[in-house]
Amino acid sequence: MMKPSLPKGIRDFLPVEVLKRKYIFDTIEKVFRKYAYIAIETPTMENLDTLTGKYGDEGDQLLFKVMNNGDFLRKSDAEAFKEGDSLRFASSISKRGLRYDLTVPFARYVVMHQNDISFPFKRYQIQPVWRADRPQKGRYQEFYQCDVDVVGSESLMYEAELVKIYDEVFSELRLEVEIKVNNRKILAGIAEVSGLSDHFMEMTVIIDKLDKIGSEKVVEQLQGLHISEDTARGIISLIGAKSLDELSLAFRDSGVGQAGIEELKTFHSYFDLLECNNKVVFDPSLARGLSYYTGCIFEVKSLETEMGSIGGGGRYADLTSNFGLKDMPGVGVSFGAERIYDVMEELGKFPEDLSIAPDLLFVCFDQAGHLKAFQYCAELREKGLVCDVYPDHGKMKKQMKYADSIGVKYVGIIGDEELASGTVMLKNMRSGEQDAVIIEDLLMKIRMDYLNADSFKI
RNA sequence: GUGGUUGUAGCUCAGUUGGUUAGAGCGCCUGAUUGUGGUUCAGGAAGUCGUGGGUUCAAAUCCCAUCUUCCACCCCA
Repeated sequence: MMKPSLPKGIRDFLPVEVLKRKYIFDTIEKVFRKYAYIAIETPTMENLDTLTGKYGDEGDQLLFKVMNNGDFLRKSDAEAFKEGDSLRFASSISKRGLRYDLTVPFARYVVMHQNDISFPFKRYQIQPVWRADRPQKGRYQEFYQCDVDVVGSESLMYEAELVKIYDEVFSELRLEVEIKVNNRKILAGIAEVSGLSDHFMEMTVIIDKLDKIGSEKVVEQLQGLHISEDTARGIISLIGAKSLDELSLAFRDSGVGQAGIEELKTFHSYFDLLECNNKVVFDPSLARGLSYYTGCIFEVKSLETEMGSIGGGGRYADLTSNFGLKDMPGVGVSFGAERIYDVMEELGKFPEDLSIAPDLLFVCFDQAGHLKAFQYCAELREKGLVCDVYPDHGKMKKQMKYADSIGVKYVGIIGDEELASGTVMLKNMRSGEQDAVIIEDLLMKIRMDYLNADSFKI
């Protein structure tokens, strides 16, 4: 016998966990649909060349590759094998991979189906993705992403709409968050006025760590890009700006910086018309690693717990040009469902009445009772009651113990007396009380109990 | 990918400087109770000590490798 196990970083889910996860997904999906986004799905596997080169070298390392079928060794790159070049050899025996995120497959989808969809195209997608990352807190090799994007429009109306969607979902989940907003053009402006335009990516990676490693370390690392300490400190003060006005003076010689300010002002002209429950703050230090963002960027942090970001997104000017379609701007955000789950679990924010237990379980003593229970159960199911029949008659203790362990709210006992009188001995498993109820009244009796007592909430 | 950490019964964990037959609690099964669960009592089943090597008269215990867990870094949701 083999010991059962799972590959690292991936998980099973118990019924109660599935229920909680569904609660999160359903909440998110409901809001997506309300804002007129529609669902699409893309396959688990993509061609490897669709995925490679889109996430940087690090991303390529983290792609799960699927080995070719058939006599793949014959066609493999023997030279790469001899040289011990894993990456090159792998690509010679693997032409497919598991999707790494939902955005790149979406870009591929938009290009392939451009004649079948109308723009602006508002889509959402809730599906698992896979990364061969080393697992740790809030980080798994298989996890769900919940993406909403709109492609085919440059309107900053959508930025406002997406921030509102964040606010609405997290309000619904009763999580207090801070939604950070910035614009890549602000960062480009900072790079420009600091003489770092050629090291833009490196600069953003460093300043993104500001709240993690502190300003001194950031200054130190920025100087590694061959700028003076004064310039580095200048960058710190720019990304510490609290308002757009503070930046506009600094950006008087930076066209891109000014464009960033304009975009954020336009964003606000829409966004300020909306009611929001959560804090939405301008944070010039927000960078986001993904290189395809070109305009506004967003990140959501939980205010109640120490968790990394639980959502992020932004605008990209030309996501689809990789696949041969120009001038297709888009903007989108993603919800980190796994981390949201962990945060909600930690804070005890799941609703108390999420229940996986049936309303009623029939138990009985002999075959005649069992058949009657089976019949009653079918009738009650027709009327919408979630009920079940214990599969074996006989040992009452065993049946009751099962009823208790699944948390069922009522047990219906059927024995000789009940058969003779057309009743069911209805036992309330919370209170322990029981009464003989004629079968016609059973459903009503249960419904009345439900209305009168909230004792059924777990 | 780098560094650290963890693994003993279904679960949570004890297990002394290496030394008889590896323990506990919970859970599970049986009975006290042949029409009643969640309480109590009595009894019982259950472990190749992650896996593979090595050292030793002797290894859960020491050494090496490997897998896994969790954590930090890199990066990210």
